[in-house]
Amino acid sequence: MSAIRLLVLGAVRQHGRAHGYQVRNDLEYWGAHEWSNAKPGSIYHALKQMAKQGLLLAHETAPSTAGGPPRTEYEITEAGTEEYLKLLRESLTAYDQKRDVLSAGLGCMVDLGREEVLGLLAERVRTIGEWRKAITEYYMPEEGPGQFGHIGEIMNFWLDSADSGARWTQGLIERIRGGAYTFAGEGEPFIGVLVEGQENPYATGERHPGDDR
Amino acid sequence: MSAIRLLVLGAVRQHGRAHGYQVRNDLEYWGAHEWSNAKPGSIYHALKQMAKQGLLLAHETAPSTAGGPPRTEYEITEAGTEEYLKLLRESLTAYDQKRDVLSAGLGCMVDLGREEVLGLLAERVRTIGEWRKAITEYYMPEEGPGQFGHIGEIMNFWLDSADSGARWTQGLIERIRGGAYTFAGEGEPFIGVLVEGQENPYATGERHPGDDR
DNA sequence: AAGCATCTAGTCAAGTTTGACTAATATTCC
DNA sequence: GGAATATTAGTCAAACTTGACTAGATGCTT
Repeated sequence: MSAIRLLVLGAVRQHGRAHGYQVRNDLEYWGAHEWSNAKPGSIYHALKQMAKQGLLLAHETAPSTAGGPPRTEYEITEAGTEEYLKLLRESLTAYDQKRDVLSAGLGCMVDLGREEVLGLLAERVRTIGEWRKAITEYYMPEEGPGQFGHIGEIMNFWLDSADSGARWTQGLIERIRGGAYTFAGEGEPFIGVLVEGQENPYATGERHPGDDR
Repeated sequence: MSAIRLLVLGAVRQHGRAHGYQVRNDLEYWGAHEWSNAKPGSIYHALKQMAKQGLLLAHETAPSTAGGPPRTEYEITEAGTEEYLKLLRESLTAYDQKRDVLSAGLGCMVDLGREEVLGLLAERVRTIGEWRKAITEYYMPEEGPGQFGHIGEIMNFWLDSADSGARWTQGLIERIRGGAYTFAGEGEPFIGVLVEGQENPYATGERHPGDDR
């Protein structure tokens, strides 16, 4: 799974109706250009593709007041909402170690209920544990790990990553169980997108170390 | 940078001359189908593309003795070797957190000298530290991290990943400094590819948890 | 007031990745 | 000995990603 669809669906959904540039700005606000492949081309492509697939509804609109080409506004459909929730649940549970997907899931998790998120994260920890067990058994035959030479460091690295990932998830579970954040059905939600006219505190022109992907 | 070019160049280089299927098998031997996008399509594509760019030399050969279509053998060129070493050095130093790239670098690191690898890994740790500092300063303005709500967990997650990555790298540095593994110029190298006729202990048809990417 | 940059909104070609498919020989199993 | 399966070697279309580019309106500056 790639993170872009989840991100785009999440952004459109929070707005109710949004055009590409708005989505692009939201993702920048979330820092997604730093930890995912949320570049303009990918975003517009995802919007068009998902519109073609019936997950979004496209409305052509008049050229905006502020220059630039005419824009297309998108609304999420029922099928899109279903897909969104499916991707979101997957992103929080998946044992496979794609950081951009988990990050996207974290950004959207409050669209689910607190208890459900706790369940999904617990499932994540469990699945990572299983993966770990399978890998160590499979790649640690009787000869011992030494037979791999330096190649063994690759496995070593992945196991270490899995362990840190599980530890971190456990920490998040405790923060959420302790009452952090506002989830679906718990009243006034946190505003995670830029409302009309609000300027993006992170959209600067300055480069800083860490901007390279 | 994607890991596939580094992996393919590394495999061809170790063989001296190799056809696509051989490369494919090496990468499976390294487990690359589990932690990178080393699928047949990507491998053959990379071979063709790099041949087009002069990094590899393609030789058409007669159909193999063992069925299947005629195969193309590849040799690495001087430009290819340069590119390989450049990619390899980058993969070990890059602060950006792409695990498949680092994994590929680990698999190939012994093509460099021990001291150089130690230097590159130290540089990696340093760069991660800088990235961390820049990010915390940039995304932690006077209002404190609370203003981000749950979105802050994304940053939290990336910082945690960076820290674990740095710690692990430090561990690897110590193992290497302690004499582990055989690097370039240290005598008989570890054989990291499958020699003709050797069967691949990891090429099974069985699925096991962890095989999904 | 001319010139330069920036913001708005998006397109496009080239390159990459994916997953399914082809097609021949070899081996295994009943 | 015939059918099913595996192995060898690779192709291909569709989808996705990337980075550069377009083009009008506005703002900033010297």
